[in-house]
This record gives sequence, structure tokens and C-alpha cells, in this order.
Amino acid sequence: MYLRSQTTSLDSLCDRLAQVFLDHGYDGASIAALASSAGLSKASLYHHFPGGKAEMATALITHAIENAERQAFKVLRTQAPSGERLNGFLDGFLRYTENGKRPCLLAVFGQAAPNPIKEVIKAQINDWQIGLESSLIGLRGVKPKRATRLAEEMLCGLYGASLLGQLIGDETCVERSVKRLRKQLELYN
Amino acid sequence: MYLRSQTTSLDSLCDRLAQVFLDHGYDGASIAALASSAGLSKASLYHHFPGGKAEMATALITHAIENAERQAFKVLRTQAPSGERLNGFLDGFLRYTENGKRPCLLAVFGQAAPNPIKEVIKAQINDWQIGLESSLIGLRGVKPKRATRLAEEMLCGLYGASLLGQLIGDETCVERSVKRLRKQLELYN
DNA sequence: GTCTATAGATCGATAGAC
DNA sequence: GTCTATCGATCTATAGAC
Repeated sequence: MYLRSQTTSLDSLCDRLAQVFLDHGYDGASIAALASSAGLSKASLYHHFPGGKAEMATALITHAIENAERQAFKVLRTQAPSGERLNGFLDGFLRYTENGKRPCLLAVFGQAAPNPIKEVIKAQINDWQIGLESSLIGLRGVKPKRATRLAEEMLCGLYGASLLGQLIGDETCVERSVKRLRKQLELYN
Repeated sequence: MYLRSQTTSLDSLCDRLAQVFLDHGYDGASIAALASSAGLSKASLYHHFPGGKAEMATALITHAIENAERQAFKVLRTQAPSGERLNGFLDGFLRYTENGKRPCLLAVFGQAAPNPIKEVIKAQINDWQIGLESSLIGLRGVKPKRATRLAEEMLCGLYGASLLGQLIGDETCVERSVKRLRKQLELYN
């Protein structure tokens, strides 16, 4: 996909397309709806994504991973103290999910999407879990085995809150989940 | 939907149909795939569900809710001590999700399905959260406000573990989440 | 790079025989 | 209650003009 226009336009196009997938799931997002949401005809959309829906979904997952990486997980690999890294991650996760208002594309495509996309998601979340682990190991008194379980607990809590918030229509679940994790890990911001 | 045959056949039909929805989501589950999985022609499937896919999904959600209710949440409304009720619930949740191997239809349809179905899910999960709350209030030292947050934390942890397990292909996430909750609530089984 | 028009496949749903 | 056959709508994807 190449777009001669500015980064803002590309981001805007990705956001519009992603919203359709978030609202209707992979199979529920029709080319017609995607094109309409992008403000293009179907043929024009195929000009940008010759591979059709699968290519769009792949591009959007890559885009979403880059966003999450930049806004949340990147800080885990810095040299800052563990507590600061984890605090920065939690801040970033809230930014990434827009305070829990926006579902995560990884969770949506993880439920139903072509297998290559599912594999990318699986590998990426494993990477992120490892990043959380290494920061948790640096926390006072946390041993490697416990760090592994804590990292999983964090991902469960955050993704679970995002899902639950969507199920019951309460946007504030993720914020409370972040608050709980900060307290449990004795992080103070 | 009426089936003259035994309960086992009805349950078996529901299980087969549910599996298609779990694998492909609401929109991704085609009538052809549903019929094939049920071992019936499309016309025969419509004989049982004149309302088509929406009626199937509604029936299956009702079925899933009844299962979860019977296997997990029912015990929360008994007169047993709070600890026993919560322990029984966690046992039941593991049974309901088949130790985390089977995704929950409520989570799948909560992401993308016709609005009436989403409303049923929303109401049901709110009900369940209230059931958890009242059992948690009975626990030593847990006040109403904290019970509300703990109930949400339990649902986040359990549904998050189910989702995460699906994303990374690890069936054991839910078991660990249950273990964590037992420890946190000081329940011993 | 955008569009209209349309091909070809699959969709949900139904008619009608047995 | 099951089936085959089929309808019209919608879907993905492409052809071809501008």
C-alpha cells in the first residue's frame, strides 16, 4: 500500500478502516462498508490494497502493533528503573486504548481472522509478555517464575477489562484495571 | 425451535452449531457451514430455526447462559457460606469453559452480533456481577464498595484469561487465573 | 488515482417433492 | 422432517473509461 499523501491522511484512512473492523469483526466488515467509510469507491480501495480484505487487515494489524509498541510497550525496553517502566507502560496502554473506549484490533482479529493474521498476533503478544516479564523481574522481590505469572496476570487484567467494558458498555473498566495493577505492584504515579 | 428427539440430540445440535460460531464469529458463520456442521441441509436447518441465523444465535446464547448459570453462577445464590459459594463458582466456571479450552459464546457475540443479542449478554453479565458481589460481601472484611470492584476484577480475570489463552494458544490461562483468584480471596479447596 | 459498471461466487432464505 | 433446486440479494474482485 502506497499513498502519495501525508502521514496524516494514511493514519486517517487506517483509523477509518480499523473502525469498521472493530465494529463488525473481520467477516462482518464488507468491502462496500470499508470503502464507504474510507470515502472511496471499492475499485479505489482495491488500488491501495490489491490483496483485498486480507491485505487491509494485515496492514491494520501492523499499524495497531506499531501504535501499541510506540505508545505502551517500547518503554519496557528502556534502561529506566523497573517501576518507572511499568508505570510508563500502564500510562501508554491507557493512551493506546483511549482510556478503554477503543477496543483492541488484536483481540478482535484474534477471535476470527485468516490464520496468518492470528499467527502475527500470537507472536506479538508473546513478545509483549516477555517485555513485561523482564521489567517485573527488576521489581523488588519478584523472582523470574513469579514475573512470568505476573506478566500474564497483567495482560489478562488489561485485555479482560477491555473485553468486559465492551460487553457491559462500561468504558471505565480499563482505567480501574490499570489502577488495580498499579496498587498490586506498588507503583505510584 | 422444537425437536421431537431426545435432549441429547438437541444438546448435540446446539454444540455443533455453537462451535461454528465460536470458530468464525457471528458474520463468519455461514448458513451452509452451520448446516454442514449440523449434518442437515440448509432447508432442514431452517425448519428448526425459521428465523435463520439470528434465531440460532439467540437460541445458542440462551443455551450458553443456561449452561453457565447451572454449572457456575447458580451456586452463588445458595445459602452456603460465602467462601464455599465462590469456590463452587470457580469450579463451575472451569467446568463451563472446559478448563479454558472452549471460548465463551458471550464473548464472541459481544464483539459482533445483532443488537438484541448484545443486550441479552449485557444484562446477563450485569446479573452475574451482582451475584458475585453478594457472595463477596459475605467474605471476611469485604465491604460493599470493595465487593463491587472485586466482582469486576474476577470477571476481568476470567474472561481476560479465556481471551488471552485463545490469542496465544495456551489453554491453561484460565486455570491459572482461577488459581490466582482463589489465592487472592483466600479460598482453599 | 478515481470512478461506474459488472462479472462470478456465495450469501440467506424459500418452494415444493417425498 | 428431510431433501434438491433455485431465487434474489449481497459479496469479493475486476475491467475499462476518465
